[in-house]
Amino acid sequence: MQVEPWSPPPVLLTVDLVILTLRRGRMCILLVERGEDPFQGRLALPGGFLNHAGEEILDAAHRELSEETALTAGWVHLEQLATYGDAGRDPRGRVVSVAHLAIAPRLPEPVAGTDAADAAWVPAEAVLSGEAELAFDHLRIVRDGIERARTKLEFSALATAFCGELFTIVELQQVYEAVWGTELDTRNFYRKVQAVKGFIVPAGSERRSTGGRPARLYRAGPQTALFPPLIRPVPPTAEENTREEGD
Amino acid sequence: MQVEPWSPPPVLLTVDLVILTLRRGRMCILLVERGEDPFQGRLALPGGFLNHAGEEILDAAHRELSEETALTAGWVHLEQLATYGDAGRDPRGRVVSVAHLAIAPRLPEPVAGTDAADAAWVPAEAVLSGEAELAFDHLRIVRDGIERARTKLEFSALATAFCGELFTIVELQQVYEAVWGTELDTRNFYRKVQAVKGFIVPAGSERRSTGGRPARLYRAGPQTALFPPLIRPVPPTAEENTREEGD
DNA sequence: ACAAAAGTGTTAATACTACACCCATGC
DNA sequence: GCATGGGTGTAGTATTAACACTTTTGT
Repeated sequence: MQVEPWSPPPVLLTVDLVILTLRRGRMCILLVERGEDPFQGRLALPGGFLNHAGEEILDAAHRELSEETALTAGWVHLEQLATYGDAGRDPRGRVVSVAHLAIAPRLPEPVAGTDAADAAWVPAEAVLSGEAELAFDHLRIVRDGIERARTKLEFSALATAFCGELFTIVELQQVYEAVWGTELDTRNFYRKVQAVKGFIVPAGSERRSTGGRPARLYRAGPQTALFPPLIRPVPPTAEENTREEGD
Repeated sequence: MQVEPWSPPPVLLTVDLVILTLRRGRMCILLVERGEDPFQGRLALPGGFLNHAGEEILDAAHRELSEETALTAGWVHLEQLATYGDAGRDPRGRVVSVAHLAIAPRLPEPVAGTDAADAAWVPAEAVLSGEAELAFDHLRIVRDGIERARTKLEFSALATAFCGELFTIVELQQVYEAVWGTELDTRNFYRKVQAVKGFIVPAGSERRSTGGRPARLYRAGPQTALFPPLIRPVPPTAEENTREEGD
């Protein structure tokens, strides 16, 4: 049927970043205010087009990450999340975005005056609840990214990416509590993480705090897969609650 | 720095498919023999370019799936896997592929004479071990796809996608055994899957086999997330074995 | 009756939760 | 000493794995 030479339709490729960090015990996400159309003035994920035809996708993600956060690469976790290419998602034409998930230890206030007109850490909760209206299909990407982070905390050592090089077990617990939005028992958490071989390794020294026994310091271990996993507690559902009464 | 109007570099977008099914108790993957350069004659994943600039990515994946398998869509699971865009992966230029994972009940022999010069079900094990040399970076995509399938079997109801509309519990178990490459205890598996509410629901009737007690038939239930999950057994490592002797 | 496949009961080991309790430091 | 936060012990409970056992069919 296709006789004359046919060439496939080209598309424009962007990378978008869901950058998560912890600030004052809450999980926050970096959003920028768009300086130009479309969606001028709206909040959006950091990101942009490939620089040149030969640029690797992962390199482009790293580039956007350092442009936005002035981050010394190496201490940041970066992985591909998913690809979003709905035909109508960008009014400029067929733009396909490869979204990435980045996790970093507490970062400085965003650097205004660079590429992004304005950048800010926004509590993840506020974004998920719809308080902030995002450009494009970025709300969906944020939802997928946060869900990915929550799940990976259960089965991988991703939580250490939220901490600096050295951290205490309680600090690690606060990561889990902030990302999951739950409270955990300090004592049980303490033993669970130590039961997973290679998750965290003692760093020898201790950290003094505002009074109280000093905490031992740890650093991330070689293990990336957690076994046994740290299962996220499920808030009891209404059905389960009514069960006991009914019987 | 960028004064004159700049336009982002366009790329070509393809979809590739990792199609898995069960044949004679083994997990197999559909591969086609490439009829043209590059990699003419090599085995590759089914896939192709977008048809036109407005075609949705998921639609393109569905189109390639039905071209290759003559599948009555609806009884097949299809999800996005990941995006592969290394600059050097395709000698024709900058080609970015959005890979998808498809799971289907036992399919008929592949239909030759259509788009693909030749298509065949190849045991997944043979591909993973490197017996078959694949074109492009398709081996990596296959590895990622199979790993995704193995993991999703633990936490989602994906296994039912390998079965027809009606199936017995033992048939479901054979899916797990084939995909994971392990053996499971029939009796414990029986109760585990029934303990997950909404995973499988009784279909009422029974199936007669070649002698022995008839098995009850089930169909896939509404639940997509499995709780509690069916954890994949880990073959004991050498370290764990030497531990007992050494101490 | 016997073989084969489906389905049930039981038990020992394991893992998890909740909480009492002890330890080390600053003030 | 005592408040504060770090770390340990333990008992009751839920899950799990292993396997003996019963049920229902075809031949």
